[in-house]
Amino acid sequence: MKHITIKDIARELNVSVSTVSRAMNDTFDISAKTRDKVLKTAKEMGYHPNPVAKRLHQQKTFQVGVVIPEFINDFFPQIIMGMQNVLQAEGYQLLIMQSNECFETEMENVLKLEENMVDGLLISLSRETQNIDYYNKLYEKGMPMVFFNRVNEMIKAPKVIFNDFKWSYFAVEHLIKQGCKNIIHLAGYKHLSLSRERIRGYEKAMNKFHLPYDDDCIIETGFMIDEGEIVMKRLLDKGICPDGIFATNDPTAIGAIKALKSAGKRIPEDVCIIGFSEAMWSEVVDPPLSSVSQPTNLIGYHAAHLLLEQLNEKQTEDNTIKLDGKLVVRTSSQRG
Amino acid sequence: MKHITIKDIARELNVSVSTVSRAMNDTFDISAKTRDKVLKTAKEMGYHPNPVAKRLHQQKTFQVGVVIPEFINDFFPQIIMGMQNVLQAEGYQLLIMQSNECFETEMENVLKLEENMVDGLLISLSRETQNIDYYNKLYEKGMPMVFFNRVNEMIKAPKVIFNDFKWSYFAVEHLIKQGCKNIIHLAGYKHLSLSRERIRGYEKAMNKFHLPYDDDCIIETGFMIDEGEIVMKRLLDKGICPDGIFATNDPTAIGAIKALKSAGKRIPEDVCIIGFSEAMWSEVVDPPLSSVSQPTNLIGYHAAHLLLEQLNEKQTEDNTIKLDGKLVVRTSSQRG
DNA sequence: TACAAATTCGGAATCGTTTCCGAAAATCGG
DNA sequence: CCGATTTTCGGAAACGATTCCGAATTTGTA
Repeated sequence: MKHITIKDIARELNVSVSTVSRAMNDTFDISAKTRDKVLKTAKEMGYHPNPVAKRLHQQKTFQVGVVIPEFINDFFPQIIMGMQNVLQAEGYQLLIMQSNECFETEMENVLKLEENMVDGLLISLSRETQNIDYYNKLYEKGMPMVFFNRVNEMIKAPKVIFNDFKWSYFAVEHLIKQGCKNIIHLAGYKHLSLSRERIRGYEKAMNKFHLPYDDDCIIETGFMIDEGEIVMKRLLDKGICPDGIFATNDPTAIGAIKALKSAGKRIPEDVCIIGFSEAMWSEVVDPPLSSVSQPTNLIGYHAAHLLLEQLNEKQTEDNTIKLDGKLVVRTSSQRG
Repeated sequence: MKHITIKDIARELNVSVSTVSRAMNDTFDISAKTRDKVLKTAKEMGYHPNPVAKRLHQQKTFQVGVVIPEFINDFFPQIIMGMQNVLQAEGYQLLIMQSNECFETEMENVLKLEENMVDGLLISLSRETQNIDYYNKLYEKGMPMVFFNRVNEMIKAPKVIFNDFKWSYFAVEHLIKQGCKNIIHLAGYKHLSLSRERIRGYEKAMNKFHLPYDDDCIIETGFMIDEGEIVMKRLLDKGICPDGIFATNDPTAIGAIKALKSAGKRIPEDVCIIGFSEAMWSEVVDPPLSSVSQPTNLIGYHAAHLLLEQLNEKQTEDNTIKLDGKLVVRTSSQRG
C-alpha cells in the first residue's frame, strides 16, 4: 500500500514540494500554468493528500468523539445519524464509544478520546453518572463539547434536550382523559434531568386534575425491559394494581406489559399504559404501545451544529436547545 | 488546549528529545536512572504522546473502517460491539459508516475511509451491491479486509458468515413438523449469498419432506417491515394464503404478520411463521416471533480477529468462518 | 533604458514523534 | 593502567504536509 506523496510529484516534475503544495491548495502565489501542470500529474499519479500529515501540521484531527450509553436500542443510532449528516459534510469523522451505562467506562472513553486528540465531544451521560466535575473542567479548558438527551443541569457546556416536562404532562393528561384515576409513574434515575422533568410533568398533570398520588406512585425503575417487568411484578405481588401507567421509556413500558399480561390483566381495559421515546418496534408489540415520539434526527442535528459553532470559535449565545415531539396514541392507552 | 510535547520535557530536564523518547518507549539504550527521571516529570507535566505524530512516523493510523448497511436494527450494532471488544484492546479505533443499503453510498464510504488511511476495512455489503471488483482490487493491492454477514462468494478477502443453509433448513423443517404443508419463503435479494443460501435451505427441506413448491413460493421481498407487509398483502389480495411462512429476517416476518392480522388470519392457528436473525424485540411482538438466532457478538469477534491477522501480516490460512446459531421457537410457529 | 513593483518559485522551518549514526563516557579484561 | 567493549546519550534525518522568507524572474512605469 505505497502511497504517492507530494515529493513524488515534485520529483516527477522537477519542481519543489512547496510548489506542489501551492498547486494543491490553489494559493495566490503560483502561476496558472504550473498549477494546472501539477494538478494534472497529481491526478495521473493518483495522489491523495495524507490526512495524518495535514492533521499534524494543522494541529487538528477532524475527528469528534461521541459517547453514548448504548446503541442496542434504535434511539441513539438515530441521533448519531443526525450528527453524521451534519459533521461528515464539514469533513469530520465520528468516533463512537459506548459507556454501557457505566460511569467508569464513560470516563475511560472520554479519556481515550482526549488522548486521541479529538477536536470535540458529543456526550450523553450514562445512567450512573452523577459526578460531572471532570466535564466542566474539560469544557473550561476549552474543549468543544455538547451534551444531549442524558444531561445534568450542572453541566456548563451547551445541551440539546427534549421538553420532557411538557410532554410528560401531555402523556399523563392523555391517560387521565381516558378515565384513569390511579396512575403510577415508572421513573428513570433521578440524577438525570430528564427523569426529574418527567416526574415533574407527571406531578403537574396529577395536581391539575386533582388526582391523588404519593411517593409510592413514583417508582425509580431504570431503562430496560426487565427492570420494568420486575418492578411491575413486585407491585402486583403486593396486590397493587394501578389503572394507568406512565413509563419513563418504551422498554420499561414493555416490561410492565409483560408482567401485567402474565397476571391476567387486560390492556387497555384494566390498565392503560404509555411509554416515552417511541422505539421503532413500539407499533408491533402487543398491544401497540402509545408513546411520546422524540425528533431523534433533530437532536443529532442540533447537537452537531452547536459543536460546529464551538469548533469554528463562534460564540454560542444560546446554551440550551429544547425540542418538542408528539404524542403517538395507540391501543395500549386507548379506551372506547 | 495547549498540549505538552516531548520537547517541553526535554527542555525542562536539559536532555535531548531522543532521550525522552527512549524513556517513553523503554528502549535498551537508556540508563534506568534517567528513564525514571524522565518518566516522573513526564507524568508531573501531564504528558500524553501525540498520536497523530506517532501515526505519521509509523505510517499507520490504528483506525479501521466499518461499513454496514444500517444501524437502526440491533443486529449490526451488536456485531460492532463484538468488534470493538477485540480491536480496542489492540489499540484500534473504529470508524463506522452506513451505506443505507445504497451501493453508491457504500463506495463513497469506502473511498472516504481509504483517503483517511484506515489500516483495514470491515464490510457488510448493502443489499444493492453486485459489483465487487473494486473490493477485490483493493484486497489484492494489500488492504487488510474482512467481509461479514452480507457477503458475495466472488469476494477474495476473508469472510465471516452464518451457516444460512443449515439453519434455514432447520427453520423450514420446524414449520413442516408443526403440520405446515403449503410453505412460502419471503426471500432476500438474490445477489447476496445469504439470500441464496436461505433459499437453498428452504428447498432442501421442502424436497426432503416431499412438499410441493414452485418459483412463486420463493418471493424476493427485501429486508424491511413494510416490504414484508406489502408482499404479504399482495398475496392475500390474490387469494393466496400459505399455512407456513419462512421469512428471510425478523422485520419481513413482522410485516407479514401485520398483513395477515388485518386480513383476519390467526397465527399460528391458520399460519405458522418463523423469522431469521433474532431481533431484540422478537419476543415482545404479537405473537412472539420464532426465529433463528445468530451469534452476533461472535460474528464481530471473528471478523475482528481475521482482520488483526492481516494487520499483523500473519498469513490467514482459513479464509471463511462459518458460524452456527440456534432455533428459538415461540408462539408464532408453535401449534398444539 | 533603468529602476521599482509584482509575480513566481525554491529552501528551510515547522508540527511531534521515532530511529539511525556516531561520539563521549563508563566499564571491563588482562 | 591501557586498549577494547559496552553503555548512554545528543544530533540529525525522516514521516508528509504547510508556510514563511527571500531570491530570481518577470512585468510595469517613468
